[in-house]
Amino acid sequence: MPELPEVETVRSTLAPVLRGRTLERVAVLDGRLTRPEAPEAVAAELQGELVADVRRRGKYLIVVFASGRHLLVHLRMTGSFQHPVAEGPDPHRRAVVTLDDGSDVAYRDVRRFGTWILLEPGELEAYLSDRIGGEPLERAFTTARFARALEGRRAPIKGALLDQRAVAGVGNIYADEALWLARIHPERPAGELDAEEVAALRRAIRRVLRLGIERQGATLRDYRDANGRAGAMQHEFRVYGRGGEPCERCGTPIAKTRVAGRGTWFCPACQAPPSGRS
DNA sequence: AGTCCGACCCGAACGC
DNA sequence: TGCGTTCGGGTCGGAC
Repeated sequence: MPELPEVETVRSTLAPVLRGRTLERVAVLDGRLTRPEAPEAVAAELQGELVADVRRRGKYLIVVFASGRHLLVHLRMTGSFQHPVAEGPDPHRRAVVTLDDGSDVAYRDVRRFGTWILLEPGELEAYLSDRIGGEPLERAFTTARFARALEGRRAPIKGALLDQRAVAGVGNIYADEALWLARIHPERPAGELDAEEVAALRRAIRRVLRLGIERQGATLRDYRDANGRAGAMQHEFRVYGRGGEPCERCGTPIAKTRVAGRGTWFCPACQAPPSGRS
């Protein structure tokens, strides 16, 4: 499931392929990808664009064109890029881009949740700031800023992490890992964390995301970088998917529950539950 | 305004 | 073996 480290790994493998190249031909094979825009219309607009850079904000990939336009790609659950393109038919191929060096880049997405949105010059900042909060690995993501984003919120801290407003790029897996590292129970009301806990959570988020990037992301099933390589972060999970196994800190079996509608793993001993509850 | 929940998809895992 | 059912995951939009 691409979260920040996976998207960053895709970015770092896709950027050298695209940077400085012109999109000679674009075929969008799935109408859902560009909804509500017509796939042929977006494909036609992309043709001829020169790629200046490939960036990332939260879980969004941003193809920056020299024209000032941006192609915003969200991989959602199963989106991926492929370069070089695998031989043979692929029922999950949703778009193919031919570059001016003659090579093709394919976009595939089994579950078809992913989206491509073409933004005109000047539209990017507003689009992103309406949807996502601070970039957790940047200096500007301070404890004070994080605390302000959580202030007054009664939703469980895990839910606050999953909605991208407080901090961008954390999904189900890294949320569980960060909360375990910070010793915070996933159901604690977000606004009730004290300053020390917010600081610990910020550090934990940054630590698990950095490790995820170092390991080139986590491959549970589908995830691959743009060159087709799997990540290794799945070997570093302390709680995610490990129900019943002993906690590495205290030996208590890892518990599984459901928080904010998502499967949630935590240590019931070293992540203390909200006060007044058992 | 904040929070919750269903919709969007489809392959895998499971139950019978 | 084969069928049907359930699950999961990020984000959006509508309901509360």
